[in-house]
Parts: sequence; structure tokens; C-alpha cells
Amino acid sequence: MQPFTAKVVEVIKGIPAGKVMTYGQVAAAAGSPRGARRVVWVLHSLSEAHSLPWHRVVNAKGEIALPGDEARYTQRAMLEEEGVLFDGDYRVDLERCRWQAEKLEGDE
DNA sequence: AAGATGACTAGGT
DNA sequence: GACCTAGCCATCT
Repeated sequence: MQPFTAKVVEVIKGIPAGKVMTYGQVAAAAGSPRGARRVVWVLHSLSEAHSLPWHRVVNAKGEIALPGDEARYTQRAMLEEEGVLFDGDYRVDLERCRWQAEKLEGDE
């Protein structure tokens, strides 16, 4: 596993309930400011086994990024359950619910 | 090695 | 706000 992947996991684990982060933020916190798409890839490879709060990661507009209606509905339900405020049907209130993680530069 | 792909983003129309 | 384009970067064909 690459260090970047490990950092992404750490960052996402650090998002408290009721808060969300964007792909760009997660990538930056993991040390790759332009690596939003790498985060996507990491999530694809992790989505199965880990009990990671992946649902707290949304795109830059605050929208749920999952494809398909069912998955999006489920994610929104989980977020609302945690107290995340929604701006629209599938858009969270980023101003209120964005979480600023600490940057993890050094090795862990 | 070259092109396509993805749960992305920023900037322009 | 909706839509398009050009960057982005690891992985897969």
C-alpha cells in the first residue's frame, strides 16, 4: 500500500460525524493537492473491506458523488443521520459542515 | 508505450 | 445555475 493511500485512510477516519470533506481537501491533507482523482481511486479499492466513513467525502460542490440513485439516497440518509445539513436534495451545506483536517506531511 | 477511465476541479461561456 | 474544456494522476487495456 502506498503512503498516499494510508494517509487518505487516516484523513477520512479523522472526519467526525456530522462533518464532510471534499476530494480535493482529502487529497491535499494527504499531501497531494492536485490528487483528487487519486482519492477516488483509493476509495474504489477500499469501499469493500474497511469500516471507513467514506460517505463523509463529497465533491467540491458539496454534492454526493456516487453514481446511481440508490447509493446516493443511502449516503444522504447516513449523513443526515449524523446531523449533516443539506442545502438541496443531494448537496450538503459545505459552509457549515466542511471539516478541515490537519495536514499529514511526515510519515506515520 | 499510447489511449481510455474515474465517486474530481477550476475556469470560461 | 447549467454546460463545456482543459488539467489532473494512478491504474487498466
